[in-house]
Amino acid sequence: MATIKDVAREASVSVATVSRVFNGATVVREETARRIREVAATLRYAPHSGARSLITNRTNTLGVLLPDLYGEFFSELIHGIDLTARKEGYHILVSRSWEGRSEIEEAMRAMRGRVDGMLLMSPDVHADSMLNVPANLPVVLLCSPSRGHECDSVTIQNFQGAKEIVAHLIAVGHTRIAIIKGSLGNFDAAERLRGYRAALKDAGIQNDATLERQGDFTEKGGFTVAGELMALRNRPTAVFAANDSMAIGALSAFKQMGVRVPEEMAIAGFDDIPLCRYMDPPLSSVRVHIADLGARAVEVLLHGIRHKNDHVRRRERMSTEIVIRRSSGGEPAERPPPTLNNSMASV
Amino acid sequence: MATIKDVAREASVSVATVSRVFNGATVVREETARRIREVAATLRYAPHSGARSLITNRTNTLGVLLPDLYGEFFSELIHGIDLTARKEGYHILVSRSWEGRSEIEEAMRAMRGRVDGMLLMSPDVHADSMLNVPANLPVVLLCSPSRGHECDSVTIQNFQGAKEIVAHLIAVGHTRIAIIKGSLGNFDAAERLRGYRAALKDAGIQNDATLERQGDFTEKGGFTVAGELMALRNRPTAVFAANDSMAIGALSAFKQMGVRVPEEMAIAGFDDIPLCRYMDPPLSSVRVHIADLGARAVEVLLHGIRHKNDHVRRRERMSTEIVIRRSSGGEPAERPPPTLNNSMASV
DNA sequence: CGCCCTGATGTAAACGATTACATTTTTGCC
DNA sequence: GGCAAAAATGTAATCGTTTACATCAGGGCG
Repeated sequence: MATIKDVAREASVSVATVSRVFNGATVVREETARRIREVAATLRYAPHSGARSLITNRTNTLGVLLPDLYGEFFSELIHGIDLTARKEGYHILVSRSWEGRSEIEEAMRAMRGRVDGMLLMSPDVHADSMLNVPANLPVVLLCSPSRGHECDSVTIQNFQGAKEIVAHLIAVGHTRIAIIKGSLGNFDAAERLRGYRAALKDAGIQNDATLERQGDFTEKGGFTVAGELMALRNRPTAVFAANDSMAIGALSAFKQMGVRVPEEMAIAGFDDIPLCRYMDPPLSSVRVHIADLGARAVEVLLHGIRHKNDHVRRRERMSTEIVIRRSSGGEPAERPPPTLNNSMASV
Repeated sequence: MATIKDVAREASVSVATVSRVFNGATVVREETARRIREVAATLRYAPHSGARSLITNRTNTLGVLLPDLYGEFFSELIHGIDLTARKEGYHILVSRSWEGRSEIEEAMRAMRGRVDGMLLMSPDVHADSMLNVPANLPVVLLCSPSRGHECDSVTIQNFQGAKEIVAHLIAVGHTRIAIIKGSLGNFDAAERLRGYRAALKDAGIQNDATLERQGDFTEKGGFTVAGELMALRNRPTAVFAANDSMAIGALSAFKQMGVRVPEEMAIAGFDDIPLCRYMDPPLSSVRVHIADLGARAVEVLLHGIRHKNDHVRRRERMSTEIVIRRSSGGEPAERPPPTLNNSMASV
């Protein structure tokens, strides 16, 4: 593969001149520049980004470390991240770290020298310290518990969103409202539970521990818990699932058991994934602007990168909004619009 | 940020020894190694991957260049790619190239020196030559037209899948079958059209040009075309949409126009995205093992990387299978299973 | 004791670029 | 034409590693 030296030799100039052509190139004579460009083209030369970033100390790449890559949430998140990063001239290096702090640390070390900063999402509370990551590397935490003020972070308004949707269920007349909780140890899950409790408390409704059921953010989990709820002597009349997958699972279960939704059982979820509006009945949920979340995280990170010295720690919280559809017995709002999934453009 | 030299100095050894500890480390005395590791830990040293790959000429990273990142298809594709890459010790550098050959070339040049090979998906036929990419960089084309035998490629059996699903429509009694075509110039779209025509021909059905309608792979497009079809004097009784998004759009339109599906109009799509089984009626489609597609592409690419010299060009085609649900008037098969979306584990 | 061998460690040259600084060429002006 | 300033180009150090090769310290042995 051709290097800058090859180009220099062929064009009878020094490497410095070639380098200048491929960068600012203001001081190079037009004729020389043209000749160099021609030679570069015939040699199929492309600058070696690795070598370049070694000396410039900039990679123009952001590391993105997520707990998973699959599903609507991450799809949209990555989309938002990429859009913003690209607009600012950055590439993204995506990786997935399964469980555990050591995994994360290892992944972060592997990123050393490849990225200018990192976006890190590790929603499990116990992955709490990142002592051994290379110092001095800007990091933004996504949807993660706030660990003091070591890092910037961007999260969503879990508490507020959950509280509002539960308040809605109360407003349409329910008092026995169950919750299907998210995974144990998950930050978002804990916050949504807090929101649920706060809404009940605000309405003066007594907390009933038997209505707080452990879920795991999966559809299957929601399905199972729905069964448990129907087995209770004193059944709830509404259920709030900490995410849409579980709400969908619960809906399947209720249908299968012949429980009419929302007449006998109201349901609401969280995230407002596209599927919600296609369910029968369409699912009430809490809308999260996931792509914006990613975009905002990139912005914060870039600020950290560009102003390393005088960058004050940020802790942002993306707003949510509740979306009422038939499953909660609210007004039968929007119909599935003819256009929706506007960028599934290929295949 | 600490470098290998800092560690060497602090541990009173040479950089070579430190380097050895972080690599094979067989010939280093145990006591020395331990001391070096301690120093490295306190200094929070992590090897600079960029510098390392400059000299080793290996980055352990695969470039992934896709036309988009949003939607189920890409989500699953990236998932499959990441899974396999990671298993083999590779990271992935994801990027998105909008339209146009120059965009792609620019993106590929930017990858020079950052990746050991590239996965490239550019389903638009006209992006046909990649003359100016850095020579010698292994590339695998995904779902792209075969350009001679310059590159390895992995595609899906568009032709076969489309042919089978249309044959199914014929088998259940339809003879006037419309197609909503995919985007103009798109490789997958062209292949699916070929499959549609082949199925008709095999059944001895006369090709009717008014039943071949141009779509664009979007839900909205499907919605529009469905309206056009109903406006025909001689309406079809079934419609094959070249992807599920369009099928869903068409379904919405038919419902809105009061056309009963499948009694008055049968529908089938392509891709079998998860939404299909949730539609009312559930949508027949052609199942594509997208994650496997990504996985296989990585395998082919890694082979190309590891056996640069004696690597023969490969051209693989992932199989598809038709999935019959109610929308096509076939047997009312599977119900939405309680578990489905098994890895939407977080949020 | 001197020799060779072995195993541990050090030295220094790459890798492919950027860039401060030095040097050469061109240009403008008298 | 000659000279200074400006413009163009070259030289060489540098970024943080790896690794071939050199060196060095001991140990075994004749």
